[in-house]
Amino acid sequence: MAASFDPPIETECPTPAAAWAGVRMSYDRDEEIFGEGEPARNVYMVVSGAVRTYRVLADGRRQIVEFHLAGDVFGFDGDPTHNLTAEAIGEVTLQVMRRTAFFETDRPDAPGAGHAWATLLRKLQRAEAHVIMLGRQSACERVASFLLDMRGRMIRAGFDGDGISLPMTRQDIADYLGLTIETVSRTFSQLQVSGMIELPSRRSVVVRNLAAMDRICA
Amino acid sequence: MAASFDPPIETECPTPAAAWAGVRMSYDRDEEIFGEGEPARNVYMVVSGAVRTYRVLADGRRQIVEFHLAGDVFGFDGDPTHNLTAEAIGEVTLQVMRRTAFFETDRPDAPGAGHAWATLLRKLQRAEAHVIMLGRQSACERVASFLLDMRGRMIRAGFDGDGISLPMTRQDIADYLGLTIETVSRTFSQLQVSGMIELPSRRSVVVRNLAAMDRICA
DNA sequence: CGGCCCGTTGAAGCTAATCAATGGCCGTGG
DNA sequence: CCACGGCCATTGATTAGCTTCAACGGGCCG
Repeated sequence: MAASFDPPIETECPTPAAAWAGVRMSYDRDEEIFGEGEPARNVYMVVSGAVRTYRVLADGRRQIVEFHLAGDVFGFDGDPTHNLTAEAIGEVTLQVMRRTAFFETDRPDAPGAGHAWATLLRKLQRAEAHVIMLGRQSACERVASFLLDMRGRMIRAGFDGDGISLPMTRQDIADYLGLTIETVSRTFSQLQVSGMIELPSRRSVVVRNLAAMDRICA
Repeated sequence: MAASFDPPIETECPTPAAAWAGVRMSYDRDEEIFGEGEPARNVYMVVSGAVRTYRVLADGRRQIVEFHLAGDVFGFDGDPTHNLTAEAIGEVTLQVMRRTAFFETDRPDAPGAGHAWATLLRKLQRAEAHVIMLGRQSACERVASFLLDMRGRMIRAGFDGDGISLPMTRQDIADYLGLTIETVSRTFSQLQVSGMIELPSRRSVVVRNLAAMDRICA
């Protein structure tokens, strides 16, 4: 039964935070973590909760560049100042450290050497996948890809099953996928009607037909 | 006079290639440099010419992720295998080196320390800018942004003036901007009619009204 | 219980895609 | 040197998909 699914939005980071120096900080819903134009000295690791990084164009259009979930590292945009704004989605706890210190973790003699490189390369690959999605995929393909991506990230974080909990609003999803909130909503409905997903609540999705969803993603 | 503009497509790399180990290699027009799924052991620096990296979806849709011009480094997509295909646009000369060796250039004691980090961070920022463009900008805004980006890269490479030489076809531009070739062509025409650019030949563009172009980019 | 925010649904409009035909440049070969 | 063929680009007409505008619903919190 889908209803038995309990949203694990607040989860501890799977990466050992002990390996991180720096300070732990908490943010409230919609609180700004850093803003466009501010000096970019720190990097941040999500301990619990979720973060969005985005840019707003002059006329108000917003593009969310990435959602950062428990274990993710962010704050690399821009040098010497941030190109993006980062905001808490709901309550968030972060581990904050100097960028220089983060780069240091990559010295050959440092514990976890190569970790920083791998992190950056993964971010680059995610950004490239985002480009491909926004450049060439339809609304339906984008939504399906998004859901399967969220599912994969949840599973990698230790939650298995097809229940996906979405910390963000429909508007956030729309601004991530380059669509309007109405199109996202309609697409969710279509996927539900066609039996591929269930929508037990606003913030949760259950994948009913993974193979079909996979096929959509093209 | 616009006609006096000579296309400097073939240019020597501004970064001292001597700092690079590795082999020099040449490729013909449309020749594959690496393909999706191949082991990703090397990184490449463009000495002369231009390269496109792209992915093709199952049904043939192509998204170009990046154009690499003289001085640019590429080949970071995917680990352990490439997620993208890289192809020569026209005749290309590349300097090829092991990824591991490239990362080594970043050891504190190595000459040019910090160079590799800076390279990756710049690539990430470009990818994020691409995301914003594809997610939220109109066809006209995309084309204008593209032209000004190409202009900026040419200027940084040592060519000043408003004459831009485009090594790639309209189809390549379309696949980079997430548009069709017809839309790109129409938008070029509109910009020309409105007096913002001139199109002296297929592969060159002259910016006539930089301020107006800037304003379009939003 | 009431208000507010978020999400859903419907109808009309617009942008870019698709389908189709023509134009022009360039390389090749007579 | 000119003629031909092929490829790339442009332009026009129509269509499709997403956005915009508008109204309603439903859950949650005070």
